[in-house]
Amino acid sequence: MNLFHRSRLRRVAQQHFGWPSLRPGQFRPMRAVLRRRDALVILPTGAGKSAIYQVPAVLLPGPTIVISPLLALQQDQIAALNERDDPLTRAVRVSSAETPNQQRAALEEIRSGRAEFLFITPEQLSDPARLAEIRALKPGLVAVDEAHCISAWGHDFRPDYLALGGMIKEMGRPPVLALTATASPPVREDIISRLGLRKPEVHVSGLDRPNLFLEVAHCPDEDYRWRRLTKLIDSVERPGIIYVATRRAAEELSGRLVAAGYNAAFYHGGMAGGPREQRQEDFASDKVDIMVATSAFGMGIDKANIRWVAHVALPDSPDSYFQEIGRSGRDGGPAHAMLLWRAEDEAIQRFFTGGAPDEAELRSLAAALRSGPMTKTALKDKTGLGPRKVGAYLALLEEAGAAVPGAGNKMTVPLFAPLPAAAAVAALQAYERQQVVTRSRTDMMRGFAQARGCRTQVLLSYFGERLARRCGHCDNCVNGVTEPAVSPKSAPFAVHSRVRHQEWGIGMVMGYEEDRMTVLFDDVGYKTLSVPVVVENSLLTAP
DNA sequence: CGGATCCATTATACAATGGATCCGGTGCGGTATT
Repeated sequence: MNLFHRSRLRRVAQQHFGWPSLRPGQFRPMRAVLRRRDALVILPTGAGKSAIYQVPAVLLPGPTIVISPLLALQQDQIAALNERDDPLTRAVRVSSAETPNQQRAALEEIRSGRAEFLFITPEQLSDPARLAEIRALKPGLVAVDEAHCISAWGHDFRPDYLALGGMIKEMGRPPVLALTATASPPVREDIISRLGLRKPEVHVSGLDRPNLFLEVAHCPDEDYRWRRLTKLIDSVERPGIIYVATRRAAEELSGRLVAAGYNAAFYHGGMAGGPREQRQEDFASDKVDIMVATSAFGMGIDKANIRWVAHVALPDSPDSYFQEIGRSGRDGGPAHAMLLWRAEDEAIQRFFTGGAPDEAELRSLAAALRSGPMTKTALKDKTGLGPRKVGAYLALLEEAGAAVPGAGNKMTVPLFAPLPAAAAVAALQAYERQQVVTRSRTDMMRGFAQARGCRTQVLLSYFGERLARRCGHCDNCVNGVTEPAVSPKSAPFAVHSRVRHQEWGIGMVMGYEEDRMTVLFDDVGYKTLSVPVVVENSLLTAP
């Protein structure tokens, strides 16, 4: 059976895509798709991730709906698919960039079998009429690309991401494949529960990137940071990316680099569409070899020869950090990830995690819901709240059991829901819980920066993966770290076992580095504990 | 939460200090205006 699937997949890869062979990490998730199982795939190298849905899609009946967050990214993927002029792999799109006529034509191509892939955003799907059109196409597969957006953006920035599960149900619930380059266990859980994946196969591969050298430098001041940065730039090949926290910092640093004679440019979300695309193109074609950017630069950068990624900032989480450094060395050649951080950098992350929601507004939204099923737009009009707030607040009320998505993309109040006042309080509590976990992820990022042991071990234990040996490709390994004080044998709890802490509740052991252990608690997020202290004081027990 | 910036203060004036204030990421889609 395995061989049968493998040879069919390989044949399609060759005949319809021109790929001579399958790459490591591709076959098993492809087989899951063929068997019509739900799956979550975490594959950091980017290269070949889209093949995982594209190849089996050719073999499955019905079109494939590809949910993808950025229009520019969709554009590139569609262009790549349509290069070969093959109706079995042809892709079309429905978005705000197409006229109504073009949108109708695209849907007609899918309906008549002249195209296989329909690219679309969650925002499009939030329109019930649009969703009904998609349902009528009888999709055979839904692929959710960059699935971490559900967790990273859904809760506030792009709330329609949170409703994807319900939308897929409305489409007739075909099998779902979620893809991303990085996701820690809480993010995985979020993706699975929000998409409503059913007994998904979870495939994680390639989290350890041996060709990526990890280095961290604590910088007491900006002068020192500048010196370390230029030293890095002068000692490694280009191109490279520098991540900063703010738009202003991107412009200033790129200006300073240009003044110092480097071929640098900046990129951020505040730029106008045209120049912004041009910048990305300049980088892709090696016209610019140092890009100073905010987090806007990244998804959709399909460039194999990036030799280094520097952070002149402290990322908000190891998830973001790993995603960003993972863009280097995709060609398998040596690459350098340099984190240049200051303690002060954490302030901006605390600001970004935002202020608490307004209790009175939550209450009025909960009350508005009680007058019958309503779309988000209707709720927005009724309460006078902005669309962003409505989305974020609804997610919290849902968490609090005071709202539930119903038919036709309308929100309703479940039976036995709390009254508005109680719902608002419960929603606030849900918000607090999320904040605690978010902050714990920033804590883990600082923990990574300050780690004295093998950095890959720290990163992998955050992701709940195990690396038995030291990695040998980080600064601490090269500078000779002390041998791990906790050998696998003397570890008090197995990795992935459940434990209980008197104050923090139930959690799961993620991993060990040196004499410390990382535990992910259900309620308070990540915590790092000293193993000797845990043992001595019996801080953790079996649940 | 911290930084950058502006303004007032001081009381020979200079240049330095301190307080107040504002600002800060990620993108879809649709609407209004050329």
